[in-house]
Amino acid sequence: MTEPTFATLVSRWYTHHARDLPWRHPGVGAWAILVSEVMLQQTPVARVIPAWTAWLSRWPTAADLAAEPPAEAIRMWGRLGYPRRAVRLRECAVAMVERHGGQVPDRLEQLLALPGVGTYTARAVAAFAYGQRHPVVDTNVRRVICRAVAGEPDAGPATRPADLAATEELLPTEPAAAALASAAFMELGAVVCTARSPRCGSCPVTSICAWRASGQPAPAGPTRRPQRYAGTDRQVRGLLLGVLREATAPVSRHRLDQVWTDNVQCVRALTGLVKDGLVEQVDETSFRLAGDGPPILVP
DNA sequence: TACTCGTGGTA
DNA sequence: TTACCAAGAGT
Repeated sequence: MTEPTFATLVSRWYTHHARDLPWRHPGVGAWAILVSEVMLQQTPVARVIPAWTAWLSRWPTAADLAAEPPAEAIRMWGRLGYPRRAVRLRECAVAMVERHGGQVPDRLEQLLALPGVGTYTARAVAAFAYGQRHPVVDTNVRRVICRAVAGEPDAGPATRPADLAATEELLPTEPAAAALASAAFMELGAVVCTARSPRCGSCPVTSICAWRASGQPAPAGPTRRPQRYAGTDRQVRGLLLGVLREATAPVSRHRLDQVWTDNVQCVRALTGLVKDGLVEQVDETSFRLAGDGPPILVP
């Protein structure tokens, strides 16, 4: 009889302590899981839950969303942040209709080819929606593995191939068990093995944690420089989009100029929104959310 | 590789 | 109050 493995301990903990999140309920389909994964990219769980519920109520299938213009997706996105994700999610739905009959593909290669689906999201969908055995590495998993297995404080940027390989070695052989373990690793990092104040007293692997054994060393050297927001193009884009989201008719350039005093920056932000497919120019002087009305006549 | 891309809760 | 930052992706 061998000692329980790392994955076994964390999985056992997960089955008793996992949060009751709606996308984890039995019978939730691949489309709903994909939507949750995209919304959860850099957005806290608490804010995603109501948005996810409303989104799927309006668009129960990918085909439902694919039939709508980007403007509707942008409005439904609300204030989750990074609204390009809404545009990409719709593009993703369109691609699934065109390539996969409106279904979410179950092959990693096909998932990765979809707009807005990267290394993490593709593996998360393959594992959580289809029960496949893939290492699913997000920032939480990287931190958990880094600490508990390597004994390191999780400093420095992610090295995807190495993180994937290190996590893969910990996964059970059985696909269903591996998918459960992946969810468990993520949950542990989100709830217990947190970045700032880890709750080691509630951790199922505290007795075999290399990081704890070595005195929980803090990250050495300068971490990534703090992200600022005030005064950036991102803030201006947010202000511009806020106006366009509320508008029921095209908005004049003059009115958009008023959201920011620096006109150069304002124009740059607006140009960026157009380039990203969030906004379109209706005529010489007015703008609207992409597809927010009748098609624009081109002379 | 390093940088951009929103938003709002928390310490 | 200011600073940090939360299930990444794309370039």
